[in-house]
Amino acid sequence: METDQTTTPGRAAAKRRLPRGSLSREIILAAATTIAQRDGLDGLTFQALGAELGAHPTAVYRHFRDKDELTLGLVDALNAEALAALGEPTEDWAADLAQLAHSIHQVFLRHAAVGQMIAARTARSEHEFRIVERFVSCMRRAGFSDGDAARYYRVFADFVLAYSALDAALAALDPDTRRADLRAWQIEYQTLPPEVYPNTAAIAHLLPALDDPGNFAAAVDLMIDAIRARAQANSG
Amino acid sequence: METDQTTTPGRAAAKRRLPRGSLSREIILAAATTIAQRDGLDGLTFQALGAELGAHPTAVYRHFRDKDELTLGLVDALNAEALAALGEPTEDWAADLAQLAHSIHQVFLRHAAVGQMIAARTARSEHEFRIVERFVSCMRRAGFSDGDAARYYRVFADFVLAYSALDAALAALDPDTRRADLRAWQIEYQTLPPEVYPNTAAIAHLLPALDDPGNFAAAVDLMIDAIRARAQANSG
DNA sequence: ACCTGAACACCGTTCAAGT
DNA sequence: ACCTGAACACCGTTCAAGT
Repeated sequence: METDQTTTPGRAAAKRRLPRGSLSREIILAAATTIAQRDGLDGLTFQALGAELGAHPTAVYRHFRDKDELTLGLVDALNAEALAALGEPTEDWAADLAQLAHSIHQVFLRHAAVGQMIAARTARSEHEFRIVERFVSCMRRAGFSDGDAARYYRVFADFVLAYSALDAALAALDPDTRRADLRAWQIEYQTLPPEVYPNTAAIAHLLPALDDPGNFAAAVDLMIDAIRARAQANSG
Repeated sequence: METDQTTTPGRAAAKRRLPRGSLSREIILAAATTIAQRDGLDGLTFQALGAELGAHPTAVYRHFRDKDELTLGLVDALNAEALAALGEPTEDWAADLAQLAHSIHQVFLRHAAVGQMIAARTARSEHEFRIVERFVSCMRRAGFSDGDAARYYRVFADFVLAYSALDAALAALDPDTRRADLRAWQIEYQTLPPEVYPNTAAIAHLLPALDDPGNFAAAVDLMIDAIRARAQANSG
């Protein structure tokens, strides 16, 4: 993490010139990840990046064409981490599917600020292809025709991505706002007038929290159950 | 749409003073929707809003505390439109669930720029409550316990929201970039080396397009099938 | 009370200048 | 070739001034 800034550790941000090759895409992406994690997506500016790197803000432009390209790099890094977190495939395609889903979901929550914006930016990176290959492998092992495997891969993968991005967006709120938000939300549901909202009022005290990790788990179970049922119907 | 600017129709943007009560939350939200639809979310600035309204950019601050509050207003308006688009409930809870899902999805696609950011901003508006009531009603009619109804409501509703936001994000790209993006994406998948990606390569020619409306429809069918199976297991 | 004018801090981006 | 300095257009927001 630390570069060799052994000079005057006290007055850290003293004006100095960076050695020639001290910046690279990898180093910049690592700094960007740190900032996004710490200050959220809004905190990720060229100024902050410069400060974090001990470089001039515009030095980044030598390595990324613009902010959008930097963003794509962050998304790709997230894909890489998700891929690295995957376990080995087993002989149980359904269990593998669940494991894929939960690995991706966890990485999204770990890098919530980046995760929340992946919806818009499908990355087309090497790492994404490898993850797709794993999904498709599960669907073919389930016994689907190629056409069905293609369709169910897309549906399941996009479902995992979309739901993970949603959870990431909530997790990316700073702790105080998030706590206040969840609290206000819960109170409003508890006090809904039963005459107007009979069904909601009846079950309001049983509503799982928005950030209950059981929600995603339940959604994955439902999806896999339905896919398994289709696979059995096909082979039967 | 047009206000009564009957003076000098040729030199439209001439400097003039707005009458006292010409601005309101409704009028501003309508203008904001128009701009977001036409120029995307990036185009929605206070300057653009001022131009669209024929008012000073900062006049909006009299009606909305800041841009975030304006955003929440847009999300609420989207909820209102989704609610208005809902058909009447029938005696078939599963069909009602599907109808809810597709109504919401369609409104998200129609207002793609707003829809793509709903993930982060759960609105807690009157209109949202009414939509929730419809979802919960379906789950209770399915015969679930209150606890199960609460869980499945949350999972299904969040799934619909998340997937709709994902589709909206794609739809919100300007047509040229979107076309180029989809094309590049398809080509890359068609030319994946089969030695490295055997499963993906085998089904690549059958992959449904990212913006194929059949994807969401298939996802909804899977979800409802699984929920119906659970309901039957409970009652049997 | 509602809208305008002027000003401020900040941000992404460009481009010429340093080494 | 890589980093710095200065500058530009634009954006959200504040606040005093008009009517």
